[in-house]
Amino acid sequence: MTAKKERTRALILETSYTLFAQHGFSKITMKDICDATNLSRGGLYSHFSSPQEIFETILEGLNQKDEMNFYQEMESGVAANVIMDRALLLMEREMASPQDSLSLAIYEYSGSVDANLMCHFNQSSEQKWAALIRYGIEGGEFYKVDIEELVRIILYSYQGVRMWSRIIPMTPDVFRSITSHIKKQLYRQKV
Amino acid sequence: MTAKKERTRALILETSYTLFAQHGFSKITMKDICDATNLSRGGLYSHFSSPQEIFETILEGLNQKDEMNFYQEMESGVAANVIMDRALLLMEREMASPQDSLSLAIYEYSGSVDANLMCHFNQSSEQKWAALIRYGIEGGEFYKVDIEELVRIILYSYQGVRMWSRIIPMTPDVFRSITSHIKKQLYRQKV
DNA sequence: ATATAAATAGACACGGGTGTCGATTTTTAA
DNA sequence: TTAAAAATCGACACCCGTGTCTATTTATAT
Repeated sequence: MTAKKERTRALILETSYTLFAQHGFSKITMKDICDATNLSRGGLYSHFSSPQEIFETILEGLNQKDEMNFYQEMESGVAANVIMDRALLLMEREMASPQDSLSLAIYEYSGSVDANLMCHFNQSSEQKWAALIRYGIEGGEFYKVDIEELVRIILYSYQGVRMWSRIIPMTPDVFRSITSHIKKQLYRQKV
Repeated sequence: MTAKKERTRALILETSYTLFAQHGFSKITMKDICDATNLSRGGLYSHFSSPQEIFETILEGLNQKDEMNFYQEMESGVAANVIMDRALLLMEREMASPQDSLSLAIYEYSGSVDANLMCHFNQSSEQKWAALIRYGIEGGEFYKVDIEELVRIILYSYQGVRMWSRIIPMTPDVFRSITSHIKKQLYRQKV
C-alpha cells in the first residue's frame, strides 16, 4: 500500500527469488527468508504467510513480463534467422547458469502447483516459438519442418540440459550441439 | 549380515524408492520411512542414519543394473532399427509415468549429490546410445548423422519432457512427436 | 509538530522430526 | 532346547521452524 510496504515487498520477492533459484523450493523456510531479508517474523508475515505464497507471487510476476518478445521483432520485419540466433543464444546463456533459474524450484513445487498456471506458461511459450518458425518458413528462410514437432524438440531438449547441467558439470559444447542441431533443421543456408 | 537384516534392508530400499519417486527427495523424512515400512525408529536407524544415505544407496543400486542393454542385442546381430524402436518405446513408457521415476528426487538432490556418480551414469548412457547409432550407420540402416549431437537430442529432450509431464498433463502425442523426430533423423526408409 | 495509522520487532507456545539408548523380542547356533 | 547375539521397539530429550500476538518503532497526513 504505502511506499515503504511496497519496497519491503519487492525486497522479499527479489531475495526469495535468489533463494529459490539456488536451493529449490522445499528447503526454503520462512526463517530463511527472514534471515536473508533481515526482517523479523512479524515483518515478513505481515506481507506473506508462507513460502508457497511468495513463490506463487514470483511465478505470476514472471508470467507477466516476457523477456523474449518475438512478436515485436517479427512485426518489425527482422529476419527470422536473426531472431532465432538471438533466441537460441539466450537459451544457451540460461543453461550455462542454471542456478539463476527457477526450474528446480518449479519442478519441486510441481506437487502442489497450480497446473493451470504452468499450462498457460508452457502453451504461450510453445506458441511463441511456433510463430517464429512459421514466420521463417513463410519468409522462405526456413525449411518446411513439422513446426509442432520441432518446437517440442527445442523446448524440451534445452529443458533437459538445463536440468542436468545443475547436477553435473557441462561444457558449453553440449549447449552448442543442441543449438547446432536446431539450426541444421531450419536454416536453408549453411551456418 | 544375517538373513533377516538383509530382508529388512531390501524392504527399506524398495519402500523408500516409491516414496522418493512419488514425493521427491526433500520432503521425505526418516519418520515417513518408518511409517511406510512399519519399522520403529530404532529398527530403521540400525540400517541407515538419514534419508540421504538411503537415497545414495538406491542410486548406487540403479547404477549397477542396466535395464536397456543394447550391447547384447547388437552382438546378436539384431537390426539397428528394431533395437532403436524398442528403446524409444521404453522411453515413451517411462515418460508416461514420471511418478515412477527418481528424476524429480535426483534433481532435488542435485545440491548435495555426488557429481561423480551422476557423471558416470550420464556418460555410460550417452555411450550406449552412441554405440547403437554407430551400429546403425555402419550397417547402412541409418543416415550418417552427427552421433554425439543426436545422442544429446535424444537424451535431453526425453529428459525435458519427463520433467514437464510431472508438472502439467501431457498427451501421448507429445512423446510421439519426439520419437518421430528422432526416427526421421535416422531411418533411411520411411516409418 | 503531532496525532493517527501503518509497519516491524521479538517473545511465546506449539508441533513435528531427530538421534539416542536401554528394554524387549527375534534369530542364530551349539 | 537354550544361551548368546542380533535386530527391533518405543520413549525421551532435543532442536528447529511455525504462526500469533503485543509492544514498539516508523511513516503519513493534517
